[in-house]
Amino acid sequence: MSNLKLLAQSLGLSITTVSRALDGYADVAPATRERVQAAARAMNYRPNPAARSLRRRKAEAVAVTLPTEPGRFGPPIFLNMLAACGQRLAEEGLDLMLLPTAGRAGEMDTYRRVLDGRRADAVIVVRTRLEDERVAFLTERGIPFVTHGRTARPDEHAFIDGDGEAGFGDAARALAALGHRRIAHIAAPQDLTFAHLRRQGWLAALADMGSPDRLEYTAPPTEAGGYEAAQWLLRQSAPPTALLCATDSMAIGALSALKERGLAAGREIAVIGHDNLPSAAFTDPPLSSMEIAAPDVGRQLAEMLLARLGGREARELQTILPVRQVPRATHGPAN
Amino acid sequence: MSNLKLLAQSLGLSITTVSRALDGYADVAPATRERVQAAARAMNYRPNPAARSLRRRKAEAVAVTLPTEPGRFGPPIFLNMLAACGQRLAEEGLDLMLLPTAGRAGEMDTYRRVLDGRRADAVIVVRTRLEDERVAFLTERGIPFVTHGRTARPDEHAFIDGDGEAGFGDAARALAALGHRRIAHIAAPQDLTFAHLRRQGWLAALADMGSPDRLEYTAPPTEAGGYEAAQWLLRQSAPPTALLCATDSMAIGALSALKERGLAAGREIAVIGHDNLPSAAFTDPPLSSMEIAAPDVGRQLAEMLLARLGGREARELQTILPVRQVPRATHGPAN
DNA sequence: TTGACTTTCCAAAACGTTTTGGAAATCTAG
DNA sequence: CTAGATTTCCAAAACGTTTTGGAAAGTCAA
Repeated sequence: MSNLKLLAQSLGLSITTVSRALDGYADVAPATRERVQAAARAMNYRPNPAARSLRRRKAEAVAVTLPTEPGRFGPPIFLNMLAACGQRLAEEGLDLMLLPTAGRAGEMDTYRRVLDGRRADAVIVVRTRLEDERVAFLTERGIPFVTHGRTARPDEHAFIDGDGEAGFGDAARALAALGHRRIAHIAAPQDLTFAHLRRQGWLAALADMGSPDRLEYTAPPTEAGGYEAAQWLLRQSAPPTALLCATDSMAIGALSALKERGLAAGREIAVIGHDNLPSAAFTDPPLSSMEIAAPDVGRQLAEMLLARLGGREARELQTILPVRQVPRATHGPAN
Repeated sequence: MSNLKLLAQSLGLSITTVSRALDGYADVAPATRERVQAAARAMNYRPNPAARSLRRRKAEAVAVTLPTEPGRFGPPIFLNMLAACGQRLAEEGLDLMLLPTAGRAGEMDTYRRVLDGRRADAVIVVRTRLEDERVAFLTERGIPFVTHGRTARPDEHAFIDGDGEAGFGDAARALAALGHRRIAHIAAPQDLTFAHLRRQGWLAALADMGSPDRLEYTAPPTEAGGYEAAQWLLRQSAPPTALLCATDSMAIGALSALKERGLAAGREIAVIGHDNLPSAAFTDPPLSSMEIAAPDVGRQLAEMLLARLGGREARELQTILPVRQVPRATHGPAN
């Protein structure tokens, strides 16, 4: 509604001075500054973001693309994280742009469209893959970005991630300590970094215990995927006594398969997931899980992105958060 | 990178003509238009969105605020819907801005900030309440918007909604037909329109069957809420034989409470939810639910918003989608 | 052949900021 | 009292579009 010109006129000052007063430059007298600020408040002045970003050559926005696989999207946790992140960014006057894309090809198109058109100053990469062309693209262009999850060469970019490798190692060793010898892994597709690392943790623990059979099955990270995986594993000639699942969603599917076979999770076979979904506490029996031991991953992500925008080096911005076990009733001593 | 001036120079044309050629005006010769378009493609030209929206006095963006209640956010379905919506909007060159807010007060602040600053041309309102100050604010300002869910005065604005009232009426009557007489409702907070309507549907069915006791309990729309509600209902002197739950999340919590009491869902007590979450098919027993009988609510929402931006009247843009029952194993004949 | 239309193009003025490069006015030191 | 330094302000030039209000050339009818 009101702009700098109007404000300046009503104050008998130049546009320049009003602009600089509001931006807190030193070359405007304290008295004038206060006068200007009061007037701005009174007239409910807000700088026009289009004009500002045209002149400043900045979009004042951060983009995140959502690869929208038909039917299903990530855990509710995920939206939560974005919300926390966006809230912190808003405090700095940055908007969070959601860019849904259809499939991977569409995702790169969106990147080009958004970055060629300078619609965003920085990017958040989610569902990071081991070999991620998005990371390559952004690095090449020199656009500040932070990934949620690592890549195969994590030292080259800023990221925040949970230590899924340690988490799965701990869980597998805990199962071994309870007497389990046939600990199977229900894996998510291995191009996704989180899935790869969780499997690595499981493998490391198997190696520690003298590497018995490596029972595993890879499926989509959904309840249906977990169900299918559990069915397959239980059909084997020497079925596992424990199922270490890449995600809680998969674990929930696995529980359903166990029930169908008349196996009592917790007593006859162990199940452990990851994410500690709200519903994990309400499965039957309540699902043993693990989770990132930090309350505000989204906020930390925002903080890192801001640091990156402020010129901090990517190598200084690499956070691996510890994973904490959340034991419930789906695992116990082996029979 | 490249702008109109550069393009014009390389073509030996004026900026005006290039601009008009790209926008498809009639006053540029077909031959020139093609020449311009080819050059634009070759130079990978993209109009600077800041400059464009400064001049056009439009933001070319749609905002959606996410009231982020600590800890928990809506069902995964929700992100899916936003993704589908954003995808359609992107086809029209509109960005989808996610504005997370802390609590209701913060939400109105965000509205003012975004709309005073002309950061968005239109708004999507989610988690709509019966008396919704956001709707009042937007109406007063004359900003185009579509709500996801109705308000108490739905004829005054554009909305898209499922017919939860019919869905819950149908479900309750189906339960009655199976011999159930004590059909309880696990309600979500009644200021949320969807919760109110679902309860109304249940009430109407009760009235049809001669209105026996009205057993109900209101709780937050989470697993924990459903758990708490089921516990309370089962403690009553004449406990229900069926639980009609406002959401699947609540139903999952309720299932957990039943299990704890040794009640077999489906055989000894019926449970029905709403949303048909991916995990609903994998509870034990698989959860009877219902869902909106349309594949692409998000896309339809986008379409309505576009129509509204195109000048269509709000009263012509009011969609109520049918709700389809998804019977599974948590309900059956009353004993 | 001429006047009126059409077609095709363009110069210049916005849009609302930020920033550059001074210019007055005031102060300070000698 | 004066030269220089400091403080406080401002005019004007960007930023990259869109749009207005023609102008020049070409076409058509009489």
